[in-house]
Amino acid sequence: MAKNIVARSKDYPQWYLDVIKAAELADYSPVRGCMVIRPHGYALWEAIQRDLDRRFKATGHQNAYFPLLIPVSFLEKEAQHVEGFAMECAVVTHSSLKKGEDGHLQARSELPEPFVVRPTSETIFGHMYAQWIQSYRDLPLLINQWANVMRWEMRTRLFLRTAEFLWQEGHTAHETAQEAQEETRRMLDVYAQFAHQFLAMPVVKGRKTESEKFPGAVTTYTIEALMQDGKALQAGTSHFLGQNFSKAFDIKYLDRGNQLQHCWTTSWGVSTRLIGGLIMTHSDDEGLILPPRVASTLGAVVPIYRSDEEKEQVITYCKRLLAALCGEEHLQAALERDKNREIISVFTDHSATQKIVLDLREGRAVEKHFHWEQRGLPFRFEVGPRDVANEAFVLKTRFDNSKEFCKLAEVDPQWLQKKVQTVQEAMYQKALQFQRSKTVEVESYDQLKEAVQAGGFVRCWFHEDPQVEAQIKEETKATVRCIPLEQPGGVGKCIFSGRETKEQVLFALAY
RNA sequence: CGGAGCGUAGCGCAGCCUGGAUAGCGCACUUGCUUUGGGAGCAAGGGGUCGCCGGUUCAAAUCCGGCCGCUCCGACCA
Repeated sequence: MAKNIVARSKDYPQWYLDVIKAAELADYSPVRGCMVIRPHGYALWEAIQRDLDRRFKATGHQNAYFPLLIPVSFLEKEAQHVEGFAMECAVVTHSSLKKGEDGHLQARSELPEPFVVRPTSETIFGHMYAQWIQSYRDLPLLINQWANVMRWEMRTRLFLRTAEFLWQEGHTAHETAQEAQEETRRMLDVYAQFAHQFLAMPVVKGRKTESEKFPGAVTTYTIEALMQDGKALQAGTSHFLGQNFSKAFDIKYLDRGNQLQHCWTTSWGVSTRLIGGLIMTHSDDEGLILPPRVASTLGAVVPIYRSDEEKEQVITYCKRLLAALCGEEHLQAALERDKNREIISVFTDHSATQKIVLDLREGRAVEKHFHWEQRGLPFRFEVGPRDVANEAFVLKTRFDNSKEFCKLAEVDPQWLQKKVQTVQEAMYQKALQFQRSKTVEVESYDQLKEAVQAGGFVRCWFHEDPQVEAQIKEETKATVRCIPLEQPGGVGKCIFSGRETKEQVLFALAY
């Protein structure tokens, strides 16, 4: 049992915070609601960026960067949008500082028009798109930006809800509604595949109800994940914005028939919240567990020895193991670069995205085991005198705590990649099985109430109605997470109104 | 913003009610020795304007007033 991490069964929210702290992913900052993402946590974001960015490029998007500050007047232009975000905007009203009579610095000159710190960038993208788009030849315009945004939340939780967070936001403009809708669905698929293949996180693709959709959107699609405590997490959204923003910002083009038309636009995003989802999907009472594709540090080699003589033999052997895993070239580069360090980082590839560390710190091997375990490294290579004698080592796999006795002779980079692939897939299957086991179907409101309290996704026939949703939320705290894209077909009776409906929805308690 | 609680070393806490000596304990950290295949032991050491401002008093971590901050529960939310 980890002594610095409370058990999930005892206090799940505290467990979540303990895992983050033990793994050194993030820390509270002196600024209300804002976190510091520490190197080991930021490495997760970098990995997410790397993989997603590749997928965005592969689907024809380009990156750009827009300003952090947005004129307040921009927000006013789309009625629903301003209503949705007004309460959580941070506002910049002054420039420059002066020393006040009390000796403290204070704001000096008031701005002619205040700015908001972007809560999202539809408005400023809209403003620029109106200038860039003249003709159907300029379409589609497919731009993404990696940025920070700020939403002045009442209550915050590390990664899941912070006042400032990192995300990407794609903003696209199209000739036709159909093209824009296809784009919206395409990016939803990109997110779902990314969650599956990279984060090993199963998600349900679906559409948001009217009351849950993005302010200003015609349709909002979502990927919903299920956390170990049975609560749902919205892990990514993709919005079909119709012509709402193109009309608000005058994004017009001349079509092929020389007629002036408003564009059809989309936006889509995922945030550092994914890291929270990653933690709550895979980790256990011993701490963080990372899927191998996400882990910047794939594994740690921990030498075990008693005497100085053993130490020298074991460490020499560890280096042979590292050469086999990562290649002699990478080992030599690491030994040279880190020669004055206690931890040697050997990259497994030329782009230096993943590494295996050799832990040469003084101290007991068992403490090193816990150290790397809590940080979620997928693999640990234990090498002691017995292993040196046998030309072998012990491979510990983090996610299932399995122990395998391996021979040095069988190890090469392909062997490692195969381990990565196997574990990655096994972690997805485990999470998928969990999600399925926690998804139930109910046929009455009473059953819904009971099922929702037990945790998990609750599937049922439902006739969409904002008032009913509000009442159910009031009575059960559960919300419609989504109307899944996969439907059984046919019709059923709404569990609340008894009306005939074609749609099933997923209810759940949510983060 | 409503309800509750808490601010004492990096973290977790005791001390406060009933004012008084050098402010204490555990973890963590530093050094040395012994240990080392699942959270070791001994020894020495470093680290505090007791959240801030004011008041009462010979004397305040302790009593009184005000302010600030944080956490939890609600409303809001990627």
